[in-house]
Order: sequence, then C-alpha cells, then structure tokens
Amino acid sequence: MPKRTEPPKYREIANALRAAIERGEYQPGQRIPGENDLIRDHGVSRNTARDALAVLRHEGITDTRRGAGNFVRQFQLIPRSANRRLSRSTWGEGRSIWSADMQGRPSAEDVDVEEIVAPERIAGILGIPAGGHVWRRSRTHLSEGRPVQLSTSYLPAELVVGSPITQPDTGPGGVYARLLDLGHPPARFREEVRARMPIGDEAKVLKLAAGVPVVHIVRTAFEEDGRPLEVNEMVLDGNSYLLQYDIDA
Amino acid sequence: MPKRTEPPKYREIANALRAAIERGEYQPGQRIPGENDLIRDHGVSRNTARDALAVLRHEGITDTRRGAGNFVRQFQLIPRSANRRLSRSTWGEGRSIWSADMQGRPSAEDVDVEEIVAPERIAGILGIPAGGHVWRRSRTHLSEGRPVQLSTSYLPAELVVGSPITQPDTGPGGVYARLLDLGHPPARFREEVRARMPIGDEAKVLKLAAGVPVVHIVRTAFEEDGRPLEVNEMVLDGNSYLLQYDIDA
DNA sequence: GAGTGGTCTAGACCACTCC
DNA sequence: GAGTGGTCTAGACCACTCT
Repeated sequence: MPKRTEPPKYREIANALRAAIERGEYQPGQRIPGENDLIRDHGVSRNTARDALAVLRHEGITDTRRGAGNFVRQFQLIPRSANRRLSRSTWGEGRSIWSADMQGRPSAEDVDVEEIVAPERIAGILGIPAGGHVWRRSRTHLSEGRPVQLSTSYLPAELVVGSPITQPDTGPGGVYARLLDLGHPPARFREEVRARMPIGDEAKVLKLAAGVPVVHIVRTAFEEDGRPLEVNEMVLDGNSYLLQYDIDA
Repeated sequence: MPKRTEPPKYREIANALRAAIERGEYQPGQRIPGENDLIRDHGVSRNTARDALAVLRHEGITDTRRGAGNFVRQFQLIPRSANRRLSRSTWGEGRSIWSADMQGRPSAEDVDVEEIVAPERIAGILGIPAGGHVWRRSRTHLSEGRPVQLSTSYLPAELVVGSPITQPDTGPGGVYARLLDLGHPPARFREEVRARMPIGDEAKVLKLAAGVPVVHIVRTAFEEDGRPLEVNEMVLDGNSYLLQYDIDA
C-alpha cells in the first residue's frame, strides 16, 4: 500500500486538516473531523487517523477532549511589556509589576517565602559565596482564574533580612519598592529568554495542553553600581504571552 | 490488562527513562534503550514502547534517528543580545547585526529580495495604506552550517526605492546602516516575542527535531519621530537561542 | 545482513461526554 | 446508549544506519 515518494498518509491527512483550519473552514473552538470521520473519509486504520490528529495536537493547533472530539484551539494573548512593568514609575508608585500587565486584575496563589542556601546557579549570578543564604519567594500567578505563570525570586539574605521582603505580603509596589526603601533601588534589569517544552509537572501545574511550549525567563535586577540584587526565574505559558521589549539604538 | 489507577504503561516507561536520564545514567549524546529493549524488558507491545519513546521525543529530551536509536539530546545555546545587536555602534560601523551574535561567523542563505503589495498585517504596523508596496527581504541564517533562523524584513517601497536595500547585498552594516544613509536612522526598536510549536514546513526548514518549539519575533524599527521604518519577522530554533534584553528601570 | 525506527492494518477493552 | 478519544496487542512491510 505504501507509495513512499509522497508524505505518509497521516501527514497528508494532517496537512489537509491544517489547511482547512487556516482557510477558516473550522473556526476557533469548533470541532474538526474525529477519528471515525477520518477512517471513513480516507479509508485508513484507526491508528493512522489518530496519528494525523496527533500531529495537529502537537503543533498546538488543536485541543483534544476525550469523549468529545478535537477542537481548534483559541488564543488570547496577554501582552507583557518588560519596559513598562519594570520602569521605576510602575513599582515606585506602589503598583505591582504584575498589575502593569493585567490591567488591575492582579492575583497570586501559593505565595511561599523561605530562607534557603543559595542554589549554585543562583549564587553564581548574585555573586554570593557557596553556602550563602538567600530568600526565595515562589508564587503562581493567575489570569482569570487560570494559572499562567510560575515565578521564583531569589534575594541575598544579608540584603533583605528583617524587611517585608521576607514576608508573604511585601506591601505596595512589591519587592522592588522595598529594595528602594532599603536604599538599593534597582537601576537596570536583564531578562534572558528561552523557549522549551514543559518538563516534569509544569504542564500539569500550568494546565498546558499538549503542544504548548513554555517561555523560561531569568531576570536579574542590578543596582546602579552593577551589583546584582535579585534573580527571578519565571515559567510562562508560551501560548498565552506576548513579550514586548523596547530597545534604543 | 489495564489497571487504571496508575499512569498508563507507556507513561510509566517514559517516566522511568526520564528519571534515568536526569540521574545521569544516560549522558547527552548517548543512546537510550530502543523499542526492542522496552518490548523485552517491560513485556509490552511495540506500539506501547513507541508511545513511551514518543513522550520523551515530544518533551525535547531525546532525539530519534531512524536505524540508529533514541539519543539524549545535547544543547548549546546561542546568546542573542538584542541591545547589543541593535545598538547604533553595531550597525553604524559596518558590522551586520547578525555578526554581533555569531562572533564573526556571519552567513545567510537563500536571500530573496522582492517588491510586493504589503500584507495587511505589515501594512498596519508600517502605517501604509491598503495596496501600498513594500520591499520584502527573506533570508535563512546559518550557524555552523545549520539553519537556525528564518527572517523576513519589510520596508516601505517609497522609503527605500533605488537604494541598496532593494539589492540582495546591502553592503556593510546592513539595512539599518543604509537607512542611516537615506537620512532615516532607526532610533528605537520594539521586539514582540512569542513561543509556539513549528507549523507547516518550519520544522523541516529549520531541521527541528520533534518537541522543539520556535521563538517568533516581530521587530519594528522606529525613527526618532516614531515613524515605523521596518518590520522584521523572525522564526528561531527555540532550543538554540538565549534571548537577552537589557531594560532600564 | 542485522538491527533500528517509520508507517500501517485490524482488532480489543476502557473512560469519558453528550457532538 | 451511542459516540468519542485513550490505551494496548499482534501482526506486517519499508527505509535507514551500522548503535
């Protein structure tokens, strides 16, 4: 049966479905033909039909719901302007940098604050000797009740000891406003961005469908003199965020 | 045979393999047990063994080579500093912004330059009336012979007509240096970054293994007065790039 | 040539939703 | 209950690498 000059059957079926979706024949949220439809219409076995649908699922184009079918996925992007959220006028005035994105719908869950020995990677960035302590602040950010971001922030213990930064609620303006109170206002930030597939339980925690990558951001806050103040590791739902950066020539 | 309180067999096998890789039992580049090994060791059918290996492949943890086996993937990141590459001192001095990343190993392939009617999306960003013309410059960037980035740049036709920008070779410093020559030096850039799975032939063109997301960047160059000069759409191998952005508070 | 993964078929039972 | 996708088995032939 195979005629191996063309793409395999399951790819041809996937291509046809993808083209139909791109033509608008199936709108976001709508159901596309299921396994049984493909078996009948293309005369293939069930596994081949399943393979075709898996291609679209792994491309992040469709969502598969057991007992229901395969549906065209719908996106709504959350814009995230790094420059606006990190400008002093945002956190200096008592707004959280998170609220800068969410238009006043800030929400965090499972805030967890703890003093720990600095992980090697973090110690290296912060310039802390091996075995030095940091405060770790972990949180899950929600958008419309949905978890969309995991965030873990590390600050040198000797810098923040006794400050509200060691409490779950840091008060208006968040960590950066408190660093200002402590006489160490952040002057510059660096964000390092990677895309990868979710690992371990990230897909479950962020409720990511198959075929959705995550964006992994490591942000370092620097004082005017170049001293690193904070490292923040974030894992975002890669399909939900549009990261915006402004750069001067 | 199914005992559906635990994870399915293929997931348990995948979890065991992943754990072994994380423990270092299989080093990057090394081969992990193949289909026949899993069939024998776990007493499952071939499809189930394949399903297990597919999980790791789609997580981007392994690479599958036909006729050879499944291998732990190895990464080497290409740092890409947006601020450095876009600073006037880079392109103003005749270096390509691409070379800013590659430490003097610039290379592009399949440069394609053409005047076209502006796609609606591009016209909107550039502030061009419907039906207006742009020059489109498409290229494939290589790193060590491997394609790692697709780039398509759009410039208003009335701005660049007659300039080297309409030629495949723009000369030293590239498009931005030529815009400077034309009296329209870029003053600011905005990059919008998304992560997604490759679609259509992107995986094939970039030679991406399964489970590798792409980073999709839309960069707009603005003149001092805020006029948009250029839109550049880029698709990068998400596993190979580390995007770096510097932000002032 | 032996061994590997790629594609494909034809069946089975199960878990879930309600098209 | 009918229909959906999830898991699983047991075969087959093909394309590719050389583990």
